[in-house]
Amino acid sequence: MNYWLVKSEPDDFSLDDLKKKGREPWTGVRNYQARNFMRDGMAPGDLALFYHSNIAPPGVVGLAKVDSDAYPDPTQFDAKSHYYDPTSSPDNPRWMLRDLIYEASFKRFVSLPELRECKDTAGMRVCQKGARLSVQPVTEAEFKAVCKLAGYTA
DNA sequence: GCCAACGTTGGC
DNA sequence: GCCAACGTTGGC
Repeated sequence: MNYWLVKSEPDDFSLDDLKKKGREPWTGVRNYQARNFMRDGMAPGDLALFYHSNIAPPGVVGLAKVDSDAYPDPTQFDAKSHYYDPTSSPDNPRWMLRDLIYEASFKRFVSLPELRECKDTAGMRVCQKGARLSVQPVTEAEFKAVCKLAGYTA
């Protein structure tokens, strides 16, 4: 079992949106490192911290669970999509994704400044200045520390 | 293979 | 809305 952090802009797709839909193919990742983590690193049942970016303050709002194998991101073949990639082909798809399902909403929001302050979470990639990776691994210890800050127990 | 230019992300 | 940091592209 591995642990992850996934970023989303809440104006675009929030944890509440995931809660409403229940399941969401994690489309639109167009960064190779993030893709590799999602395609090669994730496994069904893994848990991910759900992080809201591009708001003030950003932070972790809850949990999602990985619930599929990796498969091609359909938006890469859709000419009308914002995520359309004309250089990718169905024979050899460049962008792979997995489905995420809703797991939990934290009662207490854990902001980025809090993550930076807490010694158990300060080493997370998301705490580094200029961190842009939208899918990133976190250690079990970091995952548990964030849950603790959120007052969350499974 | 280098690196400047560009577009994007994301904190503030 | 600003701008620093980052990843990618493309000329050479």
